[in-house]
Amino acid sequence: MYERKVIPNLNCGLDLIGEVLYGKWKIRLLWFIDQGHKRPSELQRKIPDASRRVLNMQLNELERHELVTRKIYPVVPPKVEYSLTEFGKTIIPLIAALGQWGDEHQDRLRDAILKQIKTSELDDTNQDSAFYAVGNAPPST
Amino acid sequence: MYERKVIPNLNCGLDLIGEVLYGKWKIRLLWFIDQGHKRPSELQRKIPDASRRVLNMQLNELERHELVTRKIYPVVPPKVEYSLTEFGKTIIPLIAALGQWGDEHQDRLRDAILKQIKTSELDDTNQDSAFYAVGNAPPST
DNA sequence: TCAGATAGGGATAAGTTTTTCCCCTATTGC
DNA sequence: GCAATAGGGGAAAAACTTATCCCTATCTGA
Repeated sequence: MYERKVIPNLNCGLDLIGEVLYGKWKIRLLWFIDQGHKRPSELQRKIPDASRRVLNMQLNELERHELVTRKIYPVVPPKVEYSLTEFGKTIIPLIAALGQWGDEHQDRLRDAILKQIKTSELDDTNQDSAFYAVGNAPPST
Repeated sequence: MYERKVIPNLNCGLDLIGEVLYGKWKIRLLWFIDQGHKRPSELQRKIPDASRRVLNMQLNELERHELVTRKIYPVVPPKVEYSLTEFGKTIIPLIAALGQWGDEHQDRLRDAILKQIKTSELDDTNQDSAFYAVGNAPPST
């Protein structure tokens, strides 16, 4: 397994929530589990762009962070169900709010994101580098 | 500059907000800019763990995503000020809510995160792998 | 007998982000 | 002439995340 070489800061609330939500698919996992899609195979069908492997890894992390629990049924073929913990449930309204903000501004966001992806430094028409071109008032340091 | 090889999904609001907030320091940048720390050097002092380079890169992205604007004063030494756009301001309440959630649960979160970092598979006392050990009831597929 | 469903992990490769180091601008002060 | 200041970017390395491939195991159904 990969071992971190840089220990994260855990000073403020933003650091902390950043740690537990960081990961390409975690928010979606929480969301779908909350919607009642509990079994790993269901989640994998819901999030087909993610590899099976990574979903497992991120589910493990969510479990270690106590946002979800994993229940193993001793049957065969195996059956496993994830559920949100009470703690995990408290984060759902935040995710909902994020999703809603994104939905409300989706046209604008999509535009800006696509524009940014495409024009990764193709254009030269802006003269950012005219710092010293005009005046010479002292900076208000 | 690095060029993406995998184009991101932009289907739902969560995808979109994920794109614009993804980046180790972006949320903090937005937060501090909102608090009135506008100049790059101020921001760098506020976020000493980030390299200067990365803050610039992420500020650029925030600008391209229209969450902040950059005002250049043609003086010397250079003076630059970032401000939130009206659009950028609408995301602040969300960030505040995230930070608050993190603060409210900080002890629990810190515990869980540190535990997870330290016990990256050191312990062998759990028997996860007893899938087929017990019964044989059919799975409720 | 062999594919498929179910759940998961190890090893390695590929992709992406962040850090580090060094360079540039132009002026002021020593 | 040299350092400090303020803002910024290129190149390469390091750190980190995600994808790919292949393996475990048992039972069902074709």
